[in-house]
Amino acid sequence: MILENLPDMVALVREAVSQVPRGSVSTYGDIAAAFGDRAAARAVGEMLPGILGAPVHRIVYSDGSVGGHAGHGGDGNARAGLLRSEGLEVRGGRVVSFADARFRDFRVPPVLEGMRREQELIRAEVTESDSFGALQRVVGLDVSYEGDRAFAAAAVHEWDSGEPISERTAETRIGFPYIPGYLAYREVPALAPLISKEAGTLYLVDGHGTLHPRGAGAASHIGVLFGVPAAGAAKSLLAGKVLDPEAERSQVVLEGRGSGIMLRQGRNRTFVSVGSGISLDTAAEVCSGLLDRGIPSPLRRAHELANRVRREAVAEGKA
DNA sequence: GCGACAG
DNA sequence: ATCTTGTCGC
Ligand SMILES: [Mg+2]
Repeated sequence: MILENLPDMVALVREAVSQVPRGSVSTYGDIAAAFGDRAAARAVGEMLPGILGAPVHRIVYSDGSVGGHAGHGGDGNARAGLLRSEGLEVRGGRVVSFADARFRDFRVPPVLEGMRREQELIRAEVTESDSFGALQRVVGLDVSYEGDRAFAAAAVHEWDSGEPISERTAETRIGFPYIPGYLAYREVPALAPLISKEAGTLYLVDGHGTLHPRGAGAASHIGVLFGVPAAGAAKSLLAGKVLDPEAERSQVVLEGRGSGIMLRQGRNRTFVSVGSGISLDTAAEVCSGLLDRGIPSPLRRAHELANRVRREAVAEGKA
């Protein structure tokens, strides 16, 4: 399906960096833009330190400054020296005539553009009315990480009582970075082994559903791709505006549409939105009914479980 | 122009 | 998300 055969972003970033010629420079944001979305700038920056055999010293900040932090194969002075040896003038920690030296001709696949198209297709298949009979259980889903190992957890709660019923975990290798707006490509493959179609079951995902720039966050991917009722419950906002920030419960508006509900207990907030196969009202009622210190209890439990199995796995590896 | 940016 | 110890507060 859509979330398989994801692009190897490390390899693609390495390829992009390799295309910057001697005497030229580029920026995190320009490389991200070459892949189709500047929102990936930070992700590019995080991958750079691990990239070998490519001229990462030619990647500078968007203002032309050379910087001095790790990840560029040395400190700022070393990088300035390398750039000078390639014919560039560096003064006061900045590349002189940065605009002229800025490389603009990347030939890499715009993979993020394709993913946005996929998200638009997902959005078109989202349904926003309750697609189940009597709600019996709510399954919280969350993921914890250690390097490229992902630890996914599902915590099943009985809706009537709110009590925990069971739990499951699954470990997978992660192959895609976190990029704002593309969380589904990182987390949904890890959660997939824990999802099955069962009557009366709602999946509660740690993240957004339709409260998303393309109206299709991770919760919508789960709802649509697996054909299960799903809702998103995130701890912070990715897009949209809270109408009444001080209220215990408020509508969240995105592009003129009431796409989300903010629930709060004290300073802990949860932003609820439709994944698919459920109405926003029902999703908010379920989250509200299971709210424990500002977080729906199935999600709190899934979060704790994912962290626990990660720590156990790491401890096991050291033993 | 600056800030914001799920996990 | 992860890196981390003690510490402040309800
Ligand atoms: Mg999470």
